[in-house]
Amino acid sequence: MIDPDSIGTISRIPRFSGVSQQALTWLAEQLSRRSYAKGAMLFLEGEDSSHLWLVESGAVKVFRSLESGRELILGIFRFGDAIGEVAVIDGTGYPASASAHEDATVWVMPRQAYFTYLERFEGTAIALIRDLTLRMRVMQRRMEDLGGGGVEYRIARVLQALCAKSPDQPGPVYLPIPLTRQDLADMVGARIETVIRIMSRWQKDGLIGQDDRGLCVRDRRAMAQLAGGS
Amino acid sequence: MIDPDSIGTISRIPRFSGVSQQALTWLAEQLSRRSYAKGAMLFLEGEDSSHLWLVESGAVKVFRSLESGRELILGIFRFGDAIGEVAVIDGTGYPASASAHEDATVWVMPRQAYFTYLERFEGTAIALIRDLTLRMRVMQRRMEDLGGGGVEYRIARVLQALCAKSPDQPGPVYLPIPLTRQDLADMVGARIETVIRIMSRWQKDGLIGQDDRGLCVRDRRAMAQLAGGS
DNA sequence: CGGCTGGTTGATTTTAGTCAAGTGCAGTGG
DNA sequence: CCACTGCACTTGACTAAAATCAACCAGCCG
Repeated sequence: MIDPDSIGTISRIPRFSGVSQQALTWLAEQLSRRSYAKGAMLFLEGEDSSHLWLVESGAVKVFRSLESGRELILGIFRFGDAIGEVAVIDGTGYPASASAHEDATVWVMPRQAYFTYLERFEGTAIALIRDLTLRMRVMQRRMEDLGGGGVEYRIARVLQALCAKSPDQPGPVYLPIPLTRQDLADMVGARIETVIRIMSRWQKDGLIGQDDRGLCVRDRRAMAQLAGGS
Repeated sequence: MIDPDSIGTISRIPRFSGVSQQALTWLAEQLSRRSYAKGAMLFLEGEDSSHLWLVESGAVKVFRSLESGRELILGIFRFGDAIGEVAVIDGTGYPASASAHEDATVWVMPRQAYFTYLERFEGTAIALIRDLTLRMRVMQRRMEDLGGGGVEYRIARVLQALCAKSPDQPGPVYLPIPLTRQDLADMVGARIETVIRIMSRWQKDGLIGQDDRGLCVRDRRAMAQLAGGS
């Protein structure tokens, strides 16, 4: 039943990096691994929040279909990120849907096992609180982006945020996630044509670039300018 | 030093309603009460997050001045709401500023006392987790509002949310908080003139009304229509 | 009486959405 | 191999929405 390598893999998930060997062994029995092909749904909004999801590889998109007809991407999650935590904790259904943005493998943890985990092992509740507060900061930032100004400003902020993890190196910074124009549009609450027009201009001006390695920001200073002072 | 009535007042704050008499007594020693006149600042973004704030009466506006020049209201908090929790927990400075939206009295709790409180008394960490998840849901909703569509849709959503607590009664529903047009504009990320034009039209169409008791929604069905299906 | 705040209106410009058409490419099945 | 499909991307013309700029009004308060 238990993949003999499970413990090793699980211990590499940041969320569980600090826990005891005993907790890891217990976790390995509770978690199961699943793989999803690009585009496959992990869960739908409103569905009963039966599981906590932890991304091991690939990328998972969490989004919400709005009454206005649009789709708003709430976040794209990668290695180590937890999904569905809020829903699992408060027991109401998932507040959004999730699908595999690229081929992805995830660990799933049943709701009850998660509660047991929080109760039984020391320090896990604190880790959860820290994680939640961190995510609230991220959400606040995104609220600011969405409410902040024009579409140009909002796209610049998103690209800025995606590049933020990379060290301040010279040369182009490639985005860690493949994003289509439609994805960007869904992230900033705009139409695809608007996004294309803005990005075409940026490309012409040498601000960004695109090749087989993906999308990149060529002029971080100018991008920061757009995201900051307009 | 301790207001003899403190314990009684504190026990009425929902956040502390379930705690033991012992914890209440301890809290009464840690908390101090402050009053702020309308417009006065409680704290500034970036300031060291030294205290947790609990609103007892009045209203406190939490907002952020964006690089784009706008001011985005992140929330307006009333009786029982906690402010600054995220900042206190993760120890980085306040991520936003707060001022008294109306004359307000608040309880302040030093950072260290808050940690002691979480450690010493049973169940408080769980209560915190529940509160955080609840607030993440609220934030997600606001993100959807901001990214969702036009200004009309966004204003409708805000009014809708403010009326949501009131029971589904016939007749006008007055907003629980006095809001100027500018406040609304800062909540939805729009200009004051745009807000005025939309609301003037609504007023003409009998959707909303305004009198000495404040702003009210007269036709909740139509408002829900705007917030839902456009 | 000023000065201040909040609300309001109109004219104009800018921005973004909408509609329609079309390109380039990768994969698929005949 | 080639037609065919689907997908991401692109462009142009046009319309609608919102921002901007500039006044102006009413009430309130010292």
